[in-house]
Amino acid sequence: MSAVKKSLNMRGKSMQDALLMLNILAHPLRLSILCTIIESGEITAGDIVASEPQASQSQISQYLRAMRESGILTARRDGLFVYYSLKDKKAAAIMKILKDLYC
Amino acid sequence: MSAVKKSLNMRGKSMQDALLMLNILAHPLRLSILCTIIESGEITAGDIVASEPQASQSQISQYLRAMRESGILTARRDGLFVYYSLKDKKAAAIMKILKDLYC
DNA sequence: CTTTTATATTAAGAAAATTTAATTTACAAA
DNA sequence: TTTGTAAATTAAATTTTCTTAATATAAAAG
Repeated sequence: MSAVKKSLNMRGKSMQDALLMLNILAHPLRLSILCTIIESGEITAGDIVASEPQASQSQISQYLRAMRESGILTARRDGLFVYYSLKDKKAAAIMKILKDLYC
Repeated sequence: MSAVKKSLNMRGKSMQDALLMLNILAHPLRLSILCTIIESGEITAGDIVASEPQASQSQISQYLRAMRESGILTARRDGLFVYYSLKDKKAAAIMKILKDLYC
């Protein structure tokens, strides 16, 4: 047994990782974009924009980048189009439990 | 079958409920307070303050109130002390999966 | 009634996130 | 090489959230 308490809590680096994820999910547009991507499997940026009539192309592009840079999404370009899909399985797991709890 | 598409997604009121929860969890102090309360079962406001050396009493009290008003926590007073505990089982379920995923 | 301890409230300033508008880059086709 | 479409970038304005400091309330004890 080490001198450091081995607790089952969320402090330290693991908490920071969880917070990063929570902060991304905790926004209506980002959460909705994630729903759309999960439902589609893979979808172009333009189709995401089309699915969010109230949001601007700029805002969506900014959030797609943020989610890509944080490792939640991946993107591949095919000609003019950029296809987004989910990369982080932890995001999928959290989205699933949110659906189970709230839907 | 109604004309409205019956989808398995997160839109509408259910999404708003989930967002309310996510917004509360998405802050290091609030998340840490919730961890402490879950670990303790029931704990006084003062002991929560003592467990957060970097946070002020005022800030903790404000967040306790916000979490109580949003239905996540309950509180009971016994003399000078106010005991907090978890009320919303959805919060517990989300905290559990966060621990499973990130710890 | 005064003091002490625990907790809550309020308001203002500081910091961070969100939103919007304008512009730019990337690629393909004519 | 110009044009059109898709997507990304930048910067400023706006809004929201967080933090701090000061004060107030609630309850018990002396």
